[in-house]
Amino acid sequence: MFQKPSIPRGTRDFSPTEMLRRNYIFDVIRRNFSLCGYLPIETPAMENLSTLLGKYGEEGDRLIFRILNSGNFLAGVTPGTLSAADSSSVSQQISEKGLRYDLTVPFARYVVQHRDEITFPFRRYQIQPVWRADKPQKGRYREFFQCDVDVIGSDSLLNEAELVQIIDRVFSELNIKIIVKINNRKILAGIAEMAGAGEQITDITVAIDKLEKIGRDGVRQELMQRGIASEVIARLEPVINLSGSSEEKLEELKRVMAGSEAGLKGIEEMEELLGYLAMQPVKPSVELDLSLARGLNYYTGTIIEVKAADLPFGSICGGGRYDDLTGIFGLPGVSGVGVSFGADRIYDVMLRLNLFPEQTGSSTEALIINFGREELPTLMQIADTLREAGIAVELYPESVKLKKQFSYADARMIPMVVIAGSNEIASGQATVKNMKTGEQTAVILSALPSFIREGKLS
RNA sequence: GUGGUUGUAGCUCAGUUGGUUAGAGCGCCAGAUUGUGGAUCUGGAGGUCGCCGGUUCGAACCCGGUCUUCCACCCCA
Repeated sequence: MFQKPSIPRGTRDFSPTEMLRRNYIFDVIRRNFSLCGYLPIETPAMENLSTLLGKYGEEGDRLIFRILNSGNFLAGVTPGTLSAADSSSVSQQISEKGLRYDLTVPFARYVVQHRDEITFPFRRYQIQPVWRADKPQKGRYREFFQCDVDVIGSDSLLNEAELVQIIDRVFSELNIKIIVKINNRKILAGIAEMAGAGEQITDITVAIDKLEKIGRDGVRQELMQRGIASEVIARLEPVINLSGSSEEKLEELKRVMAGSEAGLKGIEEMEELLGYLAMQPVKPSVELDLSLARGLNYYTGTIIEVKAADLPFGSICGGGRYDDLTGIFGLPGVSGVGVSFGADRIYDVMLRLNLFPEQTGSSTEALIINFGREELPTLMQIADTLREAGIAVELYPESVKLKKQFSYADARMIPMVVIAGSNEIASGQATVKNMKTGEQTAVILSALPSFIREGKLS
């Protein structure tokens, strides 16, 4: 007896139907990326821990999968730490590699390492899996794909505007209604500064990021728990709770933040970005949301988050500007901005909303019935001709009874069946059956490719 | 990482206070129909009751552990 095989928690197999649908998502995303001139790269699944650690905050470090050193990984462990059961020191000594946690940090590493080959501003996209040792839930996996687009080496806010445009195009092509929220870390810094707690910006942003989820009172409690003085909270609240259009919020903010250099800079950037967005022929609707903070602590300017309008599902796309991510790897002064599409969540949203086009269920366009040895040369000839014409066909591999071959076509959702037995072959024809309508037509062999192609369209 | 939750046929789920051979629907296979799928009818196959251990004369059912699912916190795509 074998034990039933299984896969690690939070990982998944993708079967053909799922893959065809996933590829449909990837194709839309990839096409829109390259439409704006972004170039593809890939980086290794594993990175040195020195590259990964310290970039995502304390929580992020905990969620990085670590890879045990090869060979006798205990050889270098000092006996003291082992007997003290000090897991953090031991792990430093037995593991020096980890699975990548996102695509942005490996990209920054890549840019630094390849700076000689790169022409700036560098626009790249990257579609690869990432791994997080999180506890899985619905829409939250331990292995999932991110689709990143970034521009590095350009301060222009035109890049932000273009990314919003890409977001808009991708999701409208996928038929997902979205809410795009933007904010700016400099504005958040300004708010913290004006409230008299510039040092505690991280605690403040993490707390106000939860506004939508836990409400005003919840945020107040969260701030107190994080040790923010009550007079600071009192000054924060009116700002966080600003309402009205993005423009109105910005006007109000200007007044409040007259004394904060960072804050004013943030407002200026936001106004510039909104101005660019208004210039776009197709105007994406974005909303300035002062409660949007985002956890990753390398963001320094614009931050963007996208949610599905029809489903509460967490964010399906997010990103922002990072002014000095490459600085950590020894290349300071290079600013970048990018967003990441969460393919797996997009898939889940589309599945729930029933948004996948029907044809993503199958890829074969025609099945050729196998009649046996006599007819085989002709059937193989037909298959070859159709494939030359760019039509995806299968020749059933065994000459079993027709019922079985037709059921196969039915189960596989193959739209056309080519029937060429001795009768048809004798007259230089084949019978083509449309599986949807049940209609059968006799077609001269030479006309077969065009007939099937037309049938595909109808 | 903390707390909770779920697990019975390929799928969706029944399963009485622990009591003999664990059921249904759908799907699958075969036949009715030896050149025709989706409808109908007939028959059939398919289950270590997630896994390991314990309690018991006896466990799908009770207890412990473990894995998995989902939920909340945390965080995030």
